[in-house]
Amino acid sequence: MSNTSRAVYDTLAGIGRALGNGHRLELLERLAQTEAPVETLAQATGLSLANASQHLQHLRRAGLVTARREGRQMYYRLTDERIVTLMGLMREIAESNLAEMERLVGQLFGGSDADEALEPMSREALAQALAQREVTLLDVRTREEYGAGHLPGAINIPMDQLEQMLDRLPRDQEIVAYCRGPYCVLSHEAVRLLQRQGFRVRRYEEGYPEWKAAGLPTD
Amino acid sequence: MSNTSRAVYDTLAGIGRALGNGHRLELLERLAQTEAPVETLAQATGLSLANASQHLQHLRRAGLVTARREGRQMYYRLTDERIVTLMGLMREIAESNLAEMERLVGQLFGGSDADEALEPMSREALAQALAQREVTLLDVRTREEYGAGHLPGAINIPMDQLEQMLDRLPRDQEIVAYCRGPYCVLSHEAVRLLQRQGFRVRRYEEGYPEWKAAGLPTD
DNA sequence: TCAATAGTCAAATGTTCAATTGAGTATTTG
DNA sequence: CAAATACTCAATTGAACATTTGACTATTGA
Repeated sequence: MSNTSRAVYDTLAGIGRALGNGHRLELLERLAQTEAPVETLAQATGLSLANASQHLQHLRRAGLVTARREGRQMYYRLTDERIVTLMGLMREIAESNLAEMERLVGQLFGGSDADEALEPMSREALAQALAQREVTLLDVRTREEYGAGHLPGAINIPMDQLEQMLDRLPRDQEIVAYCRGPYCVLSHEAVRLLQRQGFRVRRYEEGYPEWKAAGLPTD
Repeated sequence: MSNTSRAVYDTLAGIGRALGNGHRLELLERLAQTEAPVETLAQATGLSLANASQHLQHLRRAGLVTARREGRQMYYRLTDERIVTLMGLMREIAESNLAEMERLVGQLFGGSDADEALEPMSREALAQALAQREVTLLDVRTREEYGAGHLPGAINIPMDQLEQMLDRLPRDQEIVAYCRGPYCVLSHEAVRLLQRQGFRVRRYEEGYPEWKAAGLPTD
């Protein structure tokens, strides 16, 4: 092994280290929705401001995010769409090879009843159903996240308002709910709520960032 | 953020940490060629036996490799083909976003002269050229690596014997050389040597593990 | 059964990392 | 220009990592 190739692996390992912390993964997932200033990110992840700032700079040194000043705020954003794909692959590998992961995901989503009965929808199936206008898409993220980009034609009803706005949803067509990504629980909650109310509803198994990273159209 | 979802991110981060060390990345790359016992891996990477063993166990805890005893040797192997894809993605992201990476890769391969003149061949282009029998494939890895799997129809001439065995290569067809992966220098050296000798020769830009991980046929 | 081989484990060392605290900086607003 | 906002930076503390060394364990072969 030459000295240079050692240096190549070390540089590459820098990316690994950046991905080697749960808080940083959360920050990346949040950034996959849309760029955001430090304070917003700190709140979203429950980190102190200084700590969030330092994690973000760690990510910046690894080349995964960039920062841009706007007034007195620093907006951070992912440098590369492929980072979403990268995290998705890590997830797939973890889910198929770590028993621990299976247990946790079960615990996160298993919560209750029949919502397992209906298979979640894959990206491909959803793309096809959308093309044929067979389903109504429901985005249960916040208004801001929706505003920054969403699947084509999706209706936005943030999860905490869903119960009050059931009249905006069709009863004669299947509804597909989605949120931030595979570990976001909002769409699970939405499905449970809507099923109780008698709607025909399923989940899209990923989320907005994965859809976008796959190169599919967004609004 | 729920407690469980925090635990999910931490578990995922375990994979990141495992990828967060240059020596471990080297071990993974070596394992992408074929399974191997600890001592072989230690030699290939220049690590002490104990140190290699500990890195391997780190990888095992992260679910990236598994071990199997055979006599007095422990054979380690990748648990999942997708790990090759994961490392490939890290590489792509690093190359497009880190100036440092560009510099190092240039230094690793730029070495000399005209070998840049000919574009390396992409996986797709190579697959097509093979299907049409337009090229002769040359595998310059060791006999063992070749024996554990290689691209369909490839001739094996380890790099250190290439100069003595030029008569086994055709002068009337383009040759495509490949080795262990994108950072392996053997195929670069092969191309340089063969070009000096008047052969028509190019590189396949990745290597055996990437070809295999992409689901393409191997021998 | 004894020696040799191939690896793992435990302890010890120096290094890097994560989080907190408090001070410092850039930008806007009154 | 002064105060407020939104960060960033430096210093500190305890935890986790990487490496070496030497002891320990499992398997084989004489």
